Amino acid sequence: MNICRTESSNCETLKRKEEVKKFKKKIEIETRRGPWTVEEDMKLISYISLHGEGKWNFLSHSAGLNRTGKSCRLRWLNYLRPDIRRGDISVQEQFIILELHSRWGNRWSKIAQHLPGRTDNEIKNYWRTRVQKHAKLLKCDVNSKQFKDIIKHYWMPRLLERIASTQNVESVPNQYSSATTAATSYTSSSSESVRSSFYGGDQMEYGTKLDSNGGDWFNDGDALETLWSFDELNNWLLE
DNA sequence: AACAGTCCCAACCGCGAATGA
DNA sequence: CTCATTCGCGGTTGGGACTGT
Repeated sequence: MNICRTESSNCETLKRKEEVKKFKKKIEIETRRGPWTVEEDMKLISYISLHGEGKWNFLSHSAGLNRTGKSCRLRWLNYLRPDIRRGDISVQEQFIILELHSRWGNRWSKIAQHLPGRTDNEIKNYWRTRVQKHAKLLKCDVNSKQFKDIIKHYWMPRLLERIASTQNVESVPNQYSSATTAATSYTSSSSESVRSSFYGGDQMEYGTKLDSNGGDWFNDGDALETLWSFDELNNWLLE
């Protein structure tokens, strides 16, 4: 008897959930989707500058935007926020992404927290378009041990060398200068010790080092494609 | 110039977690 | 404790930009 009652109650709940889902879908269909217009952007920016972020569904309605709260949040966080950094992912940023990804995997938002001005979406896109492309060219799985070894023992040292060679040490903020030292000795030392000297130890928060005052230091373009030739890398793999 | 293929990124989707009533 | 709502995350996709033929 009780079981019957419970079953029918569960059934009711499921039905209701389905109805709510359908209703939400209907609302979402009625709201605008696709690329944002300048007008919508302006509405969102001016509303947030007056009232702040959060309560996205309410915000969307109050700002007169016919969008889901979700869509507003995404647009703001990934595109309109004033502290967003634009342009290529720098060598330094590439290094950090590779390093942090090796630790945490696809925890994009966590990785993004250590790259000020970069969004999780941007980092995710970088990984999918650049890093996975390289894995594909090398005919190995991006999650395979082989590819992880390539990153750790080949790619990252190259990035550090690159950092050192393109760096005018005088122009580097003090807190970063250890990267240059690290780079010169990376190939002959363990990756762990290099990591320590680059970051100042495991406990160091990357964000504290990579503040927006880095200036041009970040903007030396996408060096990834020029780091190695695939013949070279294949030889290394065969060794 | 025209077309096809590829790259890249903004935006969407589904799901689980967090929060509030 | 339960349920509804909102938020945030990671995965995926559509389509414009770019490149090669």
